[in-house]
Amino acid sequence: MTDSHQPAPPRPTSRDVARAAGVSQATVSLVLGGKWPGRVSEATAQRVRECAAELGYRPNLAARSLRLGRTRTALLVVPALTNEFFARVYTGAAAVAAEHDFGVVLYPSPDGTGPARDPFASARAALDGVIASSMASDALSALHGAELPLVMLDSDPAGTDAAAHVNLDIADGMRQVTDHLLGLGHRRFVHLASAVDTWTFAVRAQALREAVGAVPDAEMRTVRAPLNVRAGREATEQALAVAGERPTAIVCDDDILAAGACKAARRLGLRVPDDLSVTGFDDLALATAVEPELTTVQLPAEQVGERGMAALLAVLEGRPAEPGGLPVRLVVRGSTGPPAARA
Amino acid sequence: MTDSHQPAPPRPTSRDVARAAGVSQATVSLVLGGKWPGRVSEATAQRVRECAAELGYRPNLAARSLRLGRTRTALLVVPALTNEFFARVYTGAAAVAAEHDFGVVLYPSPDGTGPARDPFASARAALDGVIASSMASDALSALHGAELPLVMLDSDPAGTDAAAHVNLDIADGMRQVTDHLLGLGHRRFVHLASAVDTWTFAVRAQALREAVGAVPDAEMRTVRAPLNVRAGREATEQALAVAGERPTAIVCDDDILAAGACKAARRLGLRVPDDLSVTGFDDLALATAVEPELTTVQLPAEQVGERGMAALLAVLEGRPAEPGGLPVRLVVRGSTGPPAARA
DNA sequence: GCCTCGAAGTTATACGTAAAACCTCGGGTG
DNA sequence: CACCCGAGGTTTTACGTATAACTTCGAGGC
Repeated sequence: MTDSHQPAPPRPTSRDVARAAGVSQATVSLVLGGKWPGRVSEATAQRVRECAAELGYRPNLAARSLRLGRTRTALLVVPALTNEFFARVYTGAAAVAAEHDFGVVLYPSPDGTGPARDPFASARAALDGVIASSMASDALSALHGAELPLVMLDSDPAGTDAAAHVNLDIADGMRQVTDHLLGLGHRRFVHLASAVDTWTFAVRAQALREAVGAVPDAEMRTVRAPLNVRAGREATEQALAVAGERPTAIVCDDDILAAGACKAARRLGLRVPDDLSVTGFDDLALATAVEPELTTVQLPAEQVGERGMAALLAVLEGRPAEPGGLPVRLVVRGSTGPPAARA
Repeated sequence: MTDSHQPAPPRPTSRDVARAAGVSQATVSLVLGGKWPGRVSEATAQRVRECAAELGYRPNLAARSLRLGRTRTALLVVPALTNEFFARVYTGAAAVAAEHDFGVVLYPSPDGTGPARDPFASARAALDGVIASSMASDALSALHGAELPLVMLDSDPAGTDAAAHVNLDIADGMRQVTDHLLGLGHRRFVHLASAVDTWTFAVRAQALREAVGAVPDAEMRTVRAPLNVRAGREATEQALAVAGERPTAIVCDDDILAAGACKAARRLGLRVPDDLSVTGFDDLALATAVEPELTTVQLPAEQVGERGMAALLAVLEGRPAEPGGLPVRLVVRGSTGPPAARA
């Protein structure tokens, strides 16, 4: 409450700049717009730029949007920002957006919290395009009908009618995991899969099935769990309680599930990796926080966001989006090792 | 590439609604604005509302902002979204904002990544207010000079000239931790502190110092580390390598550091909590992913965002912001226990 | 010497909304 | 009867920008 209400020095407009430079408002707009190099003499342009800088002129975005009908704003639809992967996707997208004077506004689809508001009720009018994760399926239905350019992240390229797709080489990642474990000598696997049924997890499952199926004496069981530590632990405890030869490796759809699997192992008196190897997926911060550290697949999350935003910009300008999947990389750490000698 | 460029059915404007309802554009604005209850007959208002709904009319936000000079958009300045705490703060802020038809745009201050762009270069013109974490100190300097209402999160109430403050009862949390450990019988402590020097960490240090200082035979050493697992581990290894009686408890400024401390203990052959008790702060997802699970202080992160946004809305409307700190709660888990019997 | 032409501007307009200021008309009032 | 008044609108304007359409002027061509 120092001097709460100054007369509030009104932000300078292009007209103020024009007055200061002794030209018309249109000239200011021409100069600062940077187009039509031949329309204004370099001397005048220089003067206008100086005055603009001196006054601290910033174009009014609302007016610009109104005039142009475009807002230079994209919507990023993700399941939840508390998921580190999507926080990183946002970071990447925002970085590329900033380079092109674009803004990114988020719609984390409500996971129970908050009222079931239409995310586009207010936003739809102010967006140039949408980047959406396939994992935010509930929000995707709301997208239907919006006539906006759409870039899909990690979704079935054949499934949706998006203007562009940005995908990770998930299948390759899962193959790397399998090769690693098979190379170590593992033959009896459990696939600890995500309970949610999106493309990215379907790809994991299929790649794993194929890789294991190609080895004659290898076998695999699948259990499903929601994406949290406790569920991963409980599912693993169940899986290990099944009669028959104990599996020697658990392949998890996600680091969070892997952390749960490790906890289950410890509870059952099994050592990781001596008695049980565990692999994760994503390489979250979690992966190096637990003991032992997780062997996992590193995903270039920021790049997903960057490519997504770049693709949207391309679509908006009528250019083709850069094709091709993003490479992923197996990181071998302490949670995997050769299986114990057969009992 | 199905039918990429339809004539793009132009979004209906208030004038379209007016035409459909047989009234003037001004009437539509009056009705939909909801003010001046006496200016339009209920019958007419009803008709206008019906036509608007039928046409799917959404006011053009750019035009509204231009007219009103306000954008109904707030900037949230946080260090990094990949920090779960701030992701949750955002979630809370966005939820409250949505209830009031406000938007939240993020400025995660650059931690090395991305160009050193002025975050307000484009945004400043389009913001009604700012909510800033004290941990985003680099971005705060950029705020200086912006004549915007400012709400500070977890910052020294006396230090900044913000319009409102939203603070957690950090000191109380640290006292709960100390009481817990002292009650278990611990007397020799290490404070594993954050290397960054912000208010929230200063409060932790002081509360801890006071609580330990009040017990005659208690002693404490302090070591500092950046907020990541490896640094926490290394700092702990160093602290435990010091000659003299080994400390029996490590109080960490953050769960991430606590995870590092646990790893250090394991490397040195110490069991947690038998040989060494470890406490965290924040109650991140991490806390229940590691083994043993961390005794830590649960912070209502979403509420920080909610209160922050509510405070900003209050300031914008000239109302006083709700005062008072947000309570925090000690959660006792497996990483703390009584110290081993004296050797 | 007249016409054209390009360079370097200017003037004018539209974007969609909110709201101030203005109309219109029927009924009560002095 | 002249007057005002309020209910229920309408007309008009301003917000700040981008750009289409127009002006002006000196140089050059024939």
